[in-house]
Amino acid sequence: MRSTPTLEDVARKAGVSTATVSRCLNMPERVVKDTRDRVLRAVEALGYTPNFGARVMAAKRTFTIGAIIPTMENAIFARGIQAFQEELHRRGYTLLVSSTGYRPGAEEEQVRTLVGRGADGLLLIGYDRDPALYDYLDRQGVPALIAWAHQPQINRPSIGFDNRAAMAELAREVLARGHRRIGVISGIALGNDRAADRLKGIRDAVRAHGLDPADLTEIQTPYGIETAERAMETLMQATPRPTAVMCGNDVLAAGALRAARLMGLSVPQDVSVTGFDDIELARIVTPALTTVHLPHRDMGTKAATALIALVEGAPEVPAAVKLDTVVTLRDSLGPVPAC
Amino acid sequence: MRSTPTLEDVARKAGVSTATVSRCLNMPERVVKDTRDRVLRAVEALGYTPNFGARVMAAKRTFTIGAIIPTMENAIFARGIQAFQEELHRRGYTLLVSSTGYRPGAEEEQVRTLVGRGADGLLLIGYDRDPALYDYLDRQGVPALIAWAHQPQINRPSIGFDNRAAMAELAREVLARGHRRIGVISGIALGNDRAADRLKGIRDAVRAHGLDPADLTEIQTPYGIETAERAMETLMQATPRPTAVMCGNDVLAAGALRAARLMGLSVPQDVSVTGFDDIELARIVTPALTTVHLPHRDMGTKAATALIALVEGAPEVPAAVKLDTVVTLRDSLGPVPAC
DNA sequence: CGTCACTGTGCAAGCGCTTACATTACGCTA
DNA sequence: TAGCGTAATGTAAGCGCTTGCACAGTGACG
Repeated sequence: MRSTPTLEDVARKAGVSTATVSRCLNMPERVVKDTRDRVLRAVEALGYTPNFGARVMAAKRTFTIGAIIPTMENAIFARGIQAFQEELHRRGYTLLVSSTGYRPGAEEEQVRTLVGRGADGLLLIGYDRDPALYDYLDRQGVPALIAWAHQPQINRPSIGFDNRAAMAELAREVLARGHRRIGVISGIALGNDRAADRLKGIRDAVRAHGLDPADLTEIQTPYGIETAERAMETLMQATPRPTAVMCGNDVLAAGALRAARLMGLSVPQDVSVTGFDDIELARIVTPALTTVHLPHRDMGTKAATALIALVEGAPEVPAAVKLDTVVTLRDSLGPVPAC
Repeated sequence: MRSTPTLEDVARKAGVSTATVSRCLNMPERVVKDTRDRVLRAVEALGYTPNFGARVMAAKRTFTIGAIIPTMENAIFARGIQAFQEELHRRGYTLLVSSTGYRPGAEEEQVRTLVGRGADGLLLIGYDRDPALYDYLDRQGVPALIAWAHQPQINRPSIGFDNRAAMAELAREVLARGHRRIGVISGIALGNDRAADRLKGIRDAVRAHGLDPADLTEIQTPYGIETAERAMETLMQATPRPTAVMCGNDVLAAGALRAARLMGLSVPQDVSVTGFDDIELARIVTPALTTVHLPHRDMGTKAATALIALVEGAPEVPAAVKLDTVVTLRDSLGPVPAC
């Protein structure tokens, strides 16, 4: 198999130096039309494609963006990442993804891998991580954008939602319907600021309502339908039973709904259930989920734009961008049962 | 900003040559333990990460695998791709993903991009594509593995399911329950062999049952809950109405279920609905979906192993691997209504 | 002891590209 | 027409790593 033609082959064929060929490709305006045409014809004839590795090494740019997400399995990140990738692609960048499976420590390793691969910038989920990691990125000069969370105090470019405030708003809806015994099924909050903030949001609202957050029955569990079912069973065995169960995301809520059904409880007559994220699932389950709508695609697109700006040395760092969320009332939340 | 340490820095610190450091990292057994320890300590101390571009250029290998999938949005590919990525990671490879959004032509462009980036191998979904693309890959010497489909005749390494046979099996279950007026909501079959094969599977079973496939009412629509709802509405307006609706995948089935509910039809009493894929959704919806279970994770993992073998020049090409599917009966399929 | 076969390391030549700097060509002005 | 400034192109030095080959140590053998 004849090996791929190189810059030099093109140069020889066009009767110019490699430098000229390179310039033709990267800064066409610096080369006179006549020469340029000749070079381009040679490129065409040889079917030349620049060697990525060599270019990276010489130019110190890869046009590659890395994203490290907890998981691709459930739909929580899928939509946003898809939009992110589409926008990157449109701008000539490629996406490298990797997922941690919520394994502690995995993120750091993957950051190193991606940086080693020359990622020009990184998309990270949430703000809660070892400061040493931020230092490392700073030292390496690799810009990182925090997504899916909003925390101005961390003082890093970010784009996301105020999980705490959004969840508090949802909790107010629950309280407004008379619910006082509220169960909570949350993701593992340790090392997951989204989960932690949502939990705080619920407590905020409860406290503001003059109640004691300590009375909430909280269960933390890994994200998953099954785990949520187990948690729901536990919650429903208490006496008196909670009249509403707020879940950390829609996947957990779907599990809760399923467990309720299997236990012969009807939602929302016997117990109300709420979610968070408003993924497709939320409208499909029966009853449809009351949840918090997050503009996933919008965030993905904006994240891409912001990160590229960062990578290309935007003069001012885009500060923490907060995207609006919308409490979306559907059938799974009802008034507190009469009895 | 101190720049990243290089192989040379490590070598100096450990008091050896760069060659030795390189060997320590790539062929540890060729270096004596004492030296190796010293080198590894230096690597650790400096926080050294190999430079990707340089390595690529010198070794002609990128340890990168590209995957081009139709979409990341719905869960159809998510699970499999996640497993694929995990296994790649375990083996020291990184995944580059891009999605076509089912746009025709997008795949070819992305193949070129990924090859230009030096992907060592490619994961492609389905077998139905322009032969010129295969030629291009052959010429470039980039191995590609076809996943999610099984078609021995194409004579390319592949791993996947026999969509046609699996769907036929499911159709037999439907027929066995007395259904004769069957509606079909399929994905767009043009350029999507999975959709096309599933459609064929239904026709096969119908024909084998002594009926005329032409009597099937088929609607093709892009994948999506909403689109499926529209399709379901159309199907249900016919008189007489189909007593069963077979859908090309679970997402479409979820939409069909939802439309049925909104139209006041109960499933499976008034109409039965089936899906395909057995994604999480299938167990969450009400009623739970009768569908075809696909071993997504297993396929993802095996695909990674096979593709790496291909990339690393496995002596014999792994032929078309067929994974078993299981018709999974749940509540959405019932006997044909009495009337 | 001199040889020899190994084994473990070092040396140094690239890999294909970009880019700072040097050189040449060209069109003006004086 | 000499002299100059600018635009176009060439020269060559790396970028950080891998790897073929050379070379030094080591122990076994005759």
